[in-house]
Amino acid sequence: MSLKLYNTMSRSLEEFHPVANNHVRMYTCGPTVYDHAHIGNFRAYMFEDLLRRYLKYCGYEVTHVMNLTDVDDKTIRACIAEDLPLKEYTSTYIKAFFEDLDRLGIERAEHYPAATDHIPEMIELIEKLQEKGFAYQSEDGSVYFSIGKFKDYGKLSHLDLSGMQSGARVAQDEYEKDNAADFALWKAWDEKDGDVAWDSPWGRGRPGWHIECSAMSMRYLGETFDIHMGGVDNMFPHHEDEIAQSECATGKMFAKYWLHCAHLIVDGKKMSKSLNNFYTLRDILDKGYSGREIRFVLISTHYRQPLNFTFEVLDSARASLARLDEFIRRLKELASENATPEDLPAWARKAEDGFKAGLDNDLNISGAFAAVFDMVTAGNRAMDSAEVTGDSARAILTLLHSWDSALGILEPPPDEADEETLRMVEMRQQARRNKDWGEADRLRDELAARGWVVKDTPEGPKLRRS
RNA sequence: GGCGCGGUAGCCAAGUGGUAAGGCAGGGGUCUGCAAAACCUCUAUUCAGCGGUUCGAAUCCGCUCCGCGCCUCCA
Repeated sequence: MSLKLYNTMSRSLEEFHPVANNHVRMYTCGPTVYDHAHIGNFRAYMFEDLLRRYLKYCGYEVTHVMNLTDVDDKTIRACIAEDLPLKEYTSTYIKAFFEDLDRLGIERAEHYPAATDHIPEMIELIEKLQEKGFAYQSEDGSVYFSIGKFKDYGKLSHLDLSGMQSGARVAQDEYEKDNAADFALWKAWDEKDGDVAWDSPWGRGRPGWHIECSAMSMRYLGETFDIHMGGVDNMFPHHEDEIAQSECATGKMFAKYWLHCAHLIVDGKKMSKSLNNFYTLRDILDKGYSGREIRFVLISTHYRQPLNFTFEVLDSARASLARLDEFIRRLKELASENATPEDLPAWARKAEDGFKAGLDNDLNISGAFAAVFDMVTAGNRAMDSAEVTGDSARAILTLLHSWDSALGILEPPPDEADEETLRMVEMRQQARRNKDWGEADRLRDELAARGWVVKDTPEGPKLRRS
């Protein structure tokens, strides 16, 4: 069994083999830090996190780079409107971005390079392209990449560019380009840029959008790396342009595998502020859902399928997680200190195979979750008939823990009760011993109002967060 | 117009030629003082529609309908 991934470049499923033996280098396009990221953005980061975690689960060493786009039209416009220096303006949203990642249990990448910290690398790369004749400077000082010089242009997105004309969507100030599809490597300063500008061989200005990813991926991952990811919308022109710049500059293949995730939609429609269905992570947390519940929803649809986000689905995620939590708590109450993999019951071994087979198949998360839930059912059944030993329970918990290194979702939240709550449980037990069912039920309702469910079991009452 | 993705039970979602995984919700039952949890059981003769290929199709082909995306800086 080995990992297969769908490579956008070949439009087919390919066996995954890193360029260097056991070391995977991956680059993912990160946020433009002009505002809070929305849940659609996090769908992409979540899929990247799943792959990152699964690669580690499979035993690979991973070096992951995610860029922070902290200079572009939007960040400049916003910082001028707020009358703040660019860095100061974007730092607020960079901080918020990392807080959001933490809430969702998204692992940190090894590097988060910001574009504005790598201007020299970008200038160097542009100079190289100019020396090799792939770039030209227009009269206003901007530098463009000439796509006509790169015969492979379009190989990723498979777009036929012959029909692409300078049209309504092409800004007026871009009339200086040789070809409508040529894109900016360096943008000459414009008064709309305020004081956001850097010196360069072509005069004051700022980098184009695409060049940062080429320059920074080369800086941290080398000229050729393994996996490049992003949302489908990045395929063209962004990734196509990265390929053009990078491969023309180095003469080498830029990235071996290209993975793109489909969009998230809300209630079957594209998320948009005008439809009032636009959500940041914070919006949903404010409605009382946990990061873990949101993670479950974002992770549980295969990344190449559009994900339809609804609150109904969030509620069902909550219920699914409760089932998992109950199973794990049951095992914990039973488990011994130590166990070996030999202690795994046959049904758990079967689940282990199903889990791996699912994720090996282009991160088929549904298959992996089916294995998880099949094991929950088999395990509950076995525990009901007292067929699970302490060692088996420990071995299953160890297995779940290793799965969770890939899923980031299985560990239940702690539910330590305060003294007052415990005192009420004891009072209720006393009432039950006296067969005072009215008082017992009253106390149960009171506990429920405080967010606790009491379960009467043969081993005594147990408390669960509701 | 070009390119691409998708339409599977009330909701979500696997399955890409061999006779419909899994989760949630719902009905019935076991257990329980009653519950909760758990377990058992039921819930798509059918996979948007219509044709075709095949011994056999949700899966392949064609057409139609519907949703979503990209086609110059939006994950």
